[in-house]
Amino acid sequence: MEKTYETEKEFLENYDSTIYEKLSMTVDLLIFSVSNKKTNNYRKLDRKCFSVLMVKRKDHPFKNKWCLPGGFIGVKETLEEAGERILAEETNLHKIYTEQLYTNSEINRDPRMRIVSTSYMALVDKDKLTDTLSLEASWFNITVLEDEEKYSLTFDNEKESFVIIIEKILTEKTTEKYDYKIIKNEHIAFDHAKTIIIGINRLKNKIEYTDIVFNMMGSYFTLGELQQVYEVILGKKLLDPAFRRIIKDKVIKTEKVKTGGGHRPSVLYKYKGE
Amino acid sequence: MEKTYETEKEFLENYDSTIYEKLSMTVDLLIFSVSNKKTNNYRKLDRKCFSVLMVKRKDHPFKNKWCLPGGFIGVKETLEEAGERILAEETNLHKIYTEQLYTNSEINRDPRMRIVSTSYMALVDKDKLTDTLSLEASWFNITVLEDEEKYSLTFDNEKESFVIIIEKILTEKTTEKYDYKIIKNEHIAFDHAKTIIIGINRLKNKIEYTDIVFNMMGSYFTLGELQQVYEVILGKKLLDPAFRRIIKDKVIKTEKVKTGGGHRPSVLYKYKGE
DNA sequence: CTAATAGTGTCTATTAGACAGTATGTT
DNA sequence: AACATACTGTCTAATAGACACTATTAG
Repeated sequence: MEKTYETEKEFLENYDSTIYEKLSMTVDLLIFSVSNKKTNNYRKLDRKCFSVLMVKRKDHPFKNKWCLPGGFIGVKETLEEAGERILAEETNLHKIYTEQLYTNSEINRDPRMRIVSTSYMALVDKDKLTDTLSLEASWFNITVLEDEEKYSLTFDNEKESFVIIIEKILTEKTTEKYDYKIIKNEHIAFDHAKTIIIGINRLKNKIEYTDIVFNMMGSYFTLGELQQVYEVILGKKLLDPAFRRIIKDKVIKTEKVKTGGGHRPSVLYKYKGE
Repeated sequence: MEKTYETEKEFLENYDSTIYEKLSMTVDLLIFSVSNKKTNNYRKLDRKCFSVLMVKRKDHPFKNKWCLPGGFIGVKETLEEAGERILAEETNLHKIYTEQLYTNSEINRDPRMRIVSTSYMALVDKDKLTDTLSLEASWFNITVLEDEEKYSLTFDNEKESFVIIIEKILTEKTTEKYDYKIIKNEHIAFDHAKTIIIGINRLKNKIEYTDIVFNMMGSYFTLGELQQVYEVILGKKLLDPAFRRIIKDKVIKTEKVKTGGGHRPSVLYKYKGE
C-alpha cells in the first residue's frame, strides 16, 4: 500500500516509479501514396495505383520480410515526435498529413519482448520525394479484393508480388466493427498486415466525407486523375457527372491544361484549401 | 550495434531487451451513458441527459480531483484486457461496447513519471448497473456548448457542478482535425478533459452512420426517448417525421406501450439487431 | 377541457444515379 | 478517320426538410 502524503510535492519526491512493470513502445508508419502505372497504348491514360511504403528487415526477427517503417520511441519523445523523426529518416518529408491509427498491444506481437506499438497513417505525394529511397525500402502497389468474409490484398513492386488473405470477424454488431485474422501471409512481418487493412479502411471511410485525398495529389491535377484516385481507394467506379458535381466546390479550375494523350486535353485543377 | 545471428532462434536467445528505455502504460475508460432528469410537471416527460462516469482521486497527484477510471496494464495483459478488468472493478458490467479512442503520450502528462495512456470509450445502459457505485465514483451529466473557437462543457452530478472550457485549434485543414487546449479546468485531473472531448466527438460522428446509440438504451424504449438521446448527443433538435423515417428500419415495434404521462401513450420498440 | 406528447400525411427542396450526347486532342 | 478521354445536359429516383394535422392520455 502506498503511504499517503500531505502535499503533492512531498508525494512526488517520495514516489517510487519502479512499482509497476514497464514496457517498450514503438511507432509504425503506414505511408500511403498513389503512383502511375504506365500503359502501352499511346491513347490510354496512365492508371492510378494505391501504394504503401515498406522496408525489408535486415535483422531478426522476421529477417528478410517486409514491414512498415518504424522504431522505438525515446523517453523524451512523444509518439507524434517519434513518428516525425522516423518519417524524416525514411523519406525527405516533413509536415505532411499524419493521423494516429491504432495501438496494438498483443502480448507476443514481437518475439523479442513485450512491445506495444502505435501506428500512424501518413499520406504523401510521391512526386515530392526528392531523395531516393534507401535500398531496403520500396513502394508496393496494393490491390484490394473484398467479399463478405475476407480481404485479399495483392502487393507488387515490379520485382516481386505476393498475396495476403485476411479474414473478417464481426466483433460488434451496432457499428459493424471487425477483427482481422491473417489467414495467409508469408511476406509481411509482425502484425503489420493488420495495420495495413485498418489504415485502408480508415482512408476509405474518410475519403467520403473529408478532403483527405488531396494530401496524395500533386499541386495540379485533372479531374480524371482525381476521380481515378477515388475509384482505386473506394474500389468501385464512379459516374463522371456525379463525381464532378461533388468535387467542384473543393477545387479551382486553372488556365493550364494537360495535353499529350491521343484525345481531348484535360483542364488542370488545384485544391481550393491551399 | 547489434551482433547478427544466423537463425531467429539464436537471435532471440541472445537478445538484450534492456537496450531501449522502457515506460509504463495505463488505460483510461471513458464510460458514457444516458440518464433521466426528472421534471416537476406531471405531464412532462423526463429529460434525457448524456453522462460520463468519473472517480474522485484519493491520492496525489491531482488529489480530490475527478478523473476517468483507469489503471496500469500488467505485463501479461493487453490494453483491451486491462480495460475489461478496470471496467469490472468500477461497474458490474462485462462484454459491453468498447472502442479504442486515442493514445496520449505527452512527456509530462503525469507528474510522477513517463506514462503513456490509451483511452477506450465504453457505452452502457445505466439501468443494467445493479451494484451501487463505489463512494468515489459518480455520474456527471454533461452539457456541451460549441462555437467556432471553443467548447464549454458543464458537468453536474446533483451535488456539484463545474464548467471547463476547451479551445479548438485547427491543425489540419483537409480533414478539419483539431487539437484541444484546456483554457479553464479546475476539477478534472490529468489530460482527461481532452479525452472526454475526443470521445464526445467520436460518438457524435458515429451516431450518424451506425447503430452505436443502442448500446446506451434499455431493451425497450419509445421513439421519443430514442430521439431525445440523439438530440442530446448531437446537440440539436430533430424533426419527428424525419427521425422516424430513418430509425424505423433499425427498430421493431412491440405490443407494449408506456403509459402514465398526461398524454397519449407511446409504443415501446426494441432494437432490431438484438 | 387542457396541456403535453405521439404519430402521420404530404408538399417541396435537395441530392444522387443513369444515360446519352457533344467536344477535341494525337496518330 | 478513329479512338480515347473530357465534359455537359437532363431526366428520374431517392432522400431530407418543413409544416400541418389528427390521436390520446391524466388530471
